[in-house]
Amino acid sequence: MAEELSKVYEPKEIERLADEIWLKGNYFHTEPPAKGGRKGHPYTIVIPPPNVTGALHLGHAIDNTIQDVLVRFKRMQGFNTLWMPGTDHAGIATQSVVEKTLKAETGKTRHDIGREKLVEMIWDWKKQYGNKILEQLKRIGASCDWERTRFTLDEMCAKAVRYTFVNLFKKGLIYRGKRLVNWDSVLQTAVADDEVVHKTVQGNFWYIHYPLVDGSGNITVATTRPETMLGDTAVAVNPKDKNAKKFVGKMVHLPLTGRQIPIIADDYVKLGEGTGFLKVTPAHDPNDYEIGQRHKLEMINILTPDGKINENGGKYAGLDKYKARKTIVADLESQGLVEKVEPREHEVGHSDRSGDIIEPYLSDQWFVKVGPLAKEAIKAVESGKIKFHPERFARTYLDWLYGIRDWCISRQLWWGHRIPIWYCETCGHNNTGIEDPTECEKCKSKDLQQDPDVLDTWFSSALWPHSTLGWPEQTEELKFYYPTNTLVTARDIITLWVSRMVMMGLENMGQVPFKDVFIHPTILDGNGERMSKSKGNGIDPIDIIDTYGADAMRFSLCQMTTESQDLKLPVTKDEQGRNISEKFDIGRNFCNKLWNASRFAMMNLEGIDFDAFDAKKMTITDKWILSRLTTTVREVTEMLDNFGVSEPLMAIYRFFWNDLCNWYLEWIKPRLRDAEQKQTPQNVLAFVLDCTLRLLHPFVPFITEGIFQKLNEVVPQRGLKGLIEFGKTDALIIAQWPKISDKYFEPEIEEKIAICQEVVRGIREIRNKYTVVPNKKLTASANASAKLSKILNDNADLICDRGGLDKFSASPTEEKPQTAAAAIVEQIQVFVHDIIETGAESKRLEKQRDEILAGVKSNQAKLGNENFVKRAKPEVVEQTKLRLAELNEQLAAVEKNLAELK
RNA sequence: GGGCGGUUAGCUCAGUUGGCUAGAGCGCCUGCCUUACAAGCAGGAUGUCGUAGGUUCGAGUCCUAUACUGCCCA
Repeated sequence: MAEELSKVYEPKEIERLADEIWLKGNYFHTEPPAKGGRKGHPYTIVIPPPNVTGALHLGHAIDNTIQDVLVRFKRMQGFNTLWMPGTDHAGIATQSVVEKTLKAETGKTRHDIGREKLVEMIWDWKKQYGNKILEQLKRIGASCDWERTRFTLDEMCAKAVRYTFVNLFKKGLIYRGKRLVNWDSVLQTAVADDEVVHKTVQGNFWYIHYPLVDGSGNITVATTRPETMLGDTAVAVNPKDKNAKKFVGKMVHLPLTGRQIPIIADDYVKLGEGTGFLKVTPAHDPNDYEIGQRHKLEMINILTPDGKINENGGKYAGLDKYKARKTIVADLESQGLVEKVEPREHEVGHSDRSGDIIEPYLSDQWFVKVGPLAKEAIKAVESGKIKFHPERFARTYLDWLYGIRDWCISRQLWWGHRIPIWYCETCGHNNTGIEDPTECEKCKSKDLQQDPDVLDTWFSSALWPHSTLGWPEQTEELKFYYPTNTLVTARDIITLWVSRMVMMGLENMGQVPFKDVFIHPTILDGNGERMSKSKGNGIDPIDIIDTYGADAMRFSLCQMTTESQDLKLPVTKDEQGRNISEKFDIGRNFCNKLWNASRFAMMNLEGIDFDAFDAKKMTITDKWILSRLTTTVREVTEMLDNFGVSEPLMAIYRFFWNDLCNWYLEWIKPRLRDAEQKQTPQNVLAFVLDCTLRLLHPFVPFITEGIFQKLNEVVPQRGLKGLIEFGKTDALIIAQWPKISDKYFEPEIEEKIAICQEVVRGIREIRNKYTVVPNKKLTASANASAKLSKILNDNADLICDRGGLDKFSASPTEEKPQTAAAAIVEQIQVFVHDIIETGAESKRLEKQRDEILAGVKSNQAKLGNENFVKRAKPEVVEQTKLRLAELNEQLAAVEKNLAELK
């Protein structure tokens, strides 16, 4: 059996084996009880659908690893667990990828080939590349129910979108209006506020004279966008501005246009900024738009959809906006109307998609009136129906919803859910319906024209938690798995997606879409910058998996997932020039250790007999490891229930590495070699390893499944007969989550072992200081109280074993032999015989004396402070006194030993 | 401009309601290829807890200000 396990952990082979077992058992798939699925409570997670065009990066890796940890944990706990996978059609992103390819390959634009052809091309593209990301998810071990994989544009989701639109429209919550939108003139579509990134750019501030109509002179406006003057319909001043307010009511000539516009008073103009005169262009600036609304100003649109000056720009018509700026400034200068030009940094909105400057643009768009929806969504979080973890992110969510504006949902794209509105060419009525209308519901005309636009992608992803389960049909899945339990995502998605899912879930289902929102850290590179393709600092998780193994990657990511911090991963290049990071060493090292500990176990479990186990034969070390395991199981379960990721993993790490490998495995080695004794440690070892694998499985599923399978071959029945049994299971993925009664937690045994370990550490320190070769046996003795001496003598074999001793004994009257080195460990003096070297020994002891002295002084200072004794909690004062007494005792021991050296 | 974070060992991070000499992993130093594991074992060194005030018997932890840094929103 043992030789089947290789000496070094080889992830590739184990990953293949585990995959095969999971696939064969179809363990990721689940059905609601009404369709024959497992009874019990549901546990549901819907995947944040990755963009079909995107490549998986470490951000996905951490997001999905955390989801998989939760899903596997709950599955083992016996929940009917569904993890719903899928992808998002990502309107603009996908369409622009295909458009770019089209342009590069044929030089054609979408308008050259037409709507139908383009959409067909995008579907082909999606079929070819859209599954790539799902394949990548499988490699990191995501235990999604792949049979249910959804796509935001598939039939099921489309139906949900249609129902939602029609319902909202009939309720009056969807309307069409002429509004300023963020216009991307490259992609020629409106984009949502959150698709606009603000960047600080270096520009100019032009001071331009507008001559007063009455001939009394000029006023001066300052602007970063001089070309927009063509659309000015007023100049505003602050009503409190002493110098400027006298101009209110006068008219000015708008240069280059021949138009005259009024000077008006509005609070929006800030006092003491610029010239005090603000040019107002309602059709091209959001603030000016507001002013225009207040003063009922004319709105003059001066741009074409592709970013050129339109017919309202007179002789400038046809120039693109950059060319227009140059020409206009030149013309103004030639008329002597430019006072000065100052360089100025200012914020400019750029399209997240095309990178082009966003133009505020007046156009017909569809909006969702979000007020009523937002109100419910706010209530859901404020009432505690939905909880954020960490809690502070609830504020991000609430602040955004409190300040929410109507949501522009139309996009001038061809890839997406087409807006289900048909305009009647005869009477102008807007028709909609679940079925495509064939005639106008008002005038019965058959001359209908569907709106060419599509819906914002977020409109369909907002429905994701219920649309994927079949809504609006009342499917068994919807009834059982909705509301889902946990949503796992990064904090930049809170406003974009989380808030919208809550609004739509409440609207369509009357219930929140999920109960807990888990916000995880964002992965940054070593310089604290976000990873991105364009910066070239991104790490492909597949490269990490190839280098370290999937489990190692998962372990490392989980280990780093703490509450407060983003993850900084210093990036290095491997020989092949790929981006990797040595931060994954910890995971690889851990997997290797787990592998070898298991290998050791298998090599020593020969002849194990479940029925031969006799609880009465358990030694102190058996009981100790069981006690430590009990605590670990309890802690890990609690921490996972409270959305801890790093904490539970590190708790297992410490148990496994420090307790099990460093101490227990070493202590049982002699017993395993003894046929008389071996059954007890064999059964305990097999059981503890089994439990450790169970605890680790959510984090490192492949390697634990692989080892579990071997263990099933070597030791089909594991457990402590008559005490604890979990029954036999074919696969770890569906094995029962361990549960151990608190009666196996034995603090007094843990205390005894801790004392022995301290003594061993003291001995080892001396061995190291005197560079005693490892295999040389020494003799040691100890002076300790009667109570401590008993503990030490009872466990002398354990101390000898780990301390490399042939003999050890303790008593209250033990004297230090002349030739012994002394270690003062708590209230125990340990004497290691026959290795003394006076000089080194004095140095050692003096150093320890200084350390103890520092402690004595600090505690004395506290107790010397009257206020401390008077005001601190009594138990704290008591503790301090106790500590001081202990330290004084240690000090005396050290000094005694020092004195004897002289 | 508003909001939310971060600043603790060379690096990446923990540090519960204020209370033993502030911890972990990696890296570093010393000694070991000891029949599970050198991706390992045993031991060791390393901190003005960003800065300045304040509250308190006591502050990495609470309050105020400030610097630097990241993100979100306008």
